Amino acid sequence: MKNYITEKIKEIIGVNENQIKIEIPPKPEMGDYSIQCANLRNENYNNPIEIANIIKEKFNDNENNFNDIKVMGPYINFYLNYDKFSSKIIKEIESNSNYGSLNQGHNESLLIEHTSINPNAEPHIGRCRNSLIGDFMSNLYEFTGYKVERHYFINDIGKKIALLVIGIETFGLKDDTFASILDVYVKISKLAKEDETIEQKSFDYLKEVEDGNKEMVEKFKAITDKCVKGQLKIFETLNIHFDVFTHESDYVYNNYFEDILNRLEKTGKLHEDELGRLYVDLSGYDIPTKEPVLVLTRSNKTSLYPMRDIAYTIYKINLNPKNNFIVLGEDQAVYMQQISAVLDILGYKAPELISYSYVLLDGGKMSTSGGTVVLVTDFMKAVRETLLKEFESRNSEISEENLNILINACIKFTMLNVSKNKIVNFNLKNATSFTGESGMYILYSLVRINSILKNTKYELVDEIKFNNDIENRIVKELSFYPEVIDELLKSNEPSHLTKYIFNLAGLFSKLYEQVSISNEPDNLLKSSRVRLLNSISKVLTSALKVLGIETVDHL
RNA sequence: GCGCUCGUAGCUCAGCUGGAUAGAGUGUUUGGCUACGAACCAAAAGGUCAGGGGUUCGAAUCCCUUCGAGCGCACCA
Repeated sequence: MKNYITEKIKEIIGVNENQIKIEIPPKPEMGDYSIQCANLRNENYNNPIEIANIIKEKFNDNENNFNDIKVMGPYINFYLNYDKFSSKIIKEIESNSNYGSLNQGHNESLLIEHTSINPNAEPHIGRCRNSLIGDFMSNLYEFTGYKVERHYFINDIGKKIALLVIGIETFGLKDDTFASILDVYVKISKLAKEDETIEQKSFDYLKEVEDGNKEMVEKFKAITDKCVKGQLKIFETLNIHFDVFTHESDYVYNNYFEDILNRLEKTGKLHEDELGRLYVDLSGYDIPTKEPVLVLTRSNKTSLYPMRDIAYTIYKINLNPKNNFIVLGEDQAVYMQQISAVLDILGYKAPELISYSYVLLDGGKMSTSGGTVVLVTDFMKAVRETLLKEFESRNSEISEENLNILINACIKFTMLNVSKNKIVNFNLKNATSFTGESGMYILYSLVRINSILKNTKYELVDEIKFNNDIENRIVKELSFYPEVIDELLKSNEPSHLTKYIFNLAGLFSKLYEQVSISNEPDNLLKSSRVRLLNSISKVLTSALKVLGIETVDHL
């Protein structure tokens, strides 16, 4: 419809295409599409009101798409012919099993890395934001025709893992559970603060790993894998999965580092400082650090994280040089600039960074050491309790399977409903609430829709006819879906989708109050409304899937 | 100190490539179930869009500045 309007106005006024900005008016009585004509001024036409009148006069609606075209001050407003439009949109949704996707990906492959939590840490709601955004993006790109590969990087040779190995040697390990491992880590970190020799020992262990001591490497890998297993179990409950796992330790062999260092050496940018550390000179790149350098090794020439990360990132770029994403917290933004600069020196284009802001807890900072974190498992437990209490007060029951779906819906909707670069002010009471703008509201709407569809007897007719304004508003909202999805590919902003979903579900609730469906005597209206509900259900389900939220048939 | 991000209703947030009277949810007050599922809907009240200045026919949106918050700035990852 926008193309239709654009083409005609181009002819009438003689402006170029990007000057024509078609908006959706703020009020229904202002029509369905509008243009502020001050934006159409050119050498021939200067008065917006005059332009609006000329358009109204000369607009040849040969396809009969509009019922009316009105001039309101400097605005020209178009009023859709809904008899035609509704039929077109609903039939499009019914016939297109992938409605919303314009196959933007053309079956190209896409690589995304997200989550990659340190093995010594249990996922908390801050880290969880990374996973939810990453999973949302993965689903989004899959939906729009990309072949998506979800990558997870396992940091198995850092100082923290070294500490963990020492911890287990010192205190032993009660059992293989994630909790026991974390317990050991907490104890050894505490001890390391009092006893300096422990840190030195951790460096020695790392040196052994990088020198290829097989026994030591196995120790590191074994404990790391146990941790990662515990973490993945938690992500499984969130229905988040990965395709490819890569160990950091894979890069200390096969001369990966030597090769990279040699190549950097040749560019003249690699230097050694007075302590024996190797660093890259990044002067010339606009990076807001005190010194324009990135240190790659310790004095004993063992690798620092950037070194290993560069090796890993090059591996990822070789797998997919074109569509390559990484999701990281805002605290990593400058670091990522440094990595990108080094990659640029080596002739690579860095992955596209998707960055997000922190999660604060009731206005305070979350910190692992301070003990003021909300773990994902505890969050899920709290939501579960709230839901169960609610079911109990209604004397109704819920299956374990459906309960898990509801828990995920609440959590994901809450977390994805805030813009990426805005801080999430996390409050357990708000986050576990499921009235209003929540995942529960959406799933409940779907359940009501399904219930009506199941209980309505009607005879399907090809024609579609509505007699209520809310029905037109819904059709229009449904028609936006492909545009909303397309915009997401540019913004990667999950909150845009949650708002769309909530809005559409809200329109259904209003429809529900205003019209009757299963008791509608006019079969044409009834058939049309059933098809409208079907379309809503289809779009809601599709959009929820992109957010990583499953649906339930009944509650 | 420097850099990036943010500041919109009591609370949680949309709106930001400039456009019509700044919108939701929640909370408060009120109304609606013998009713296609009330976990819902309707209505009221609630705003110097952090403060100040500028650009523009037009600014929550762009620019400058002050204040406040978060993050980052060399052997952690």
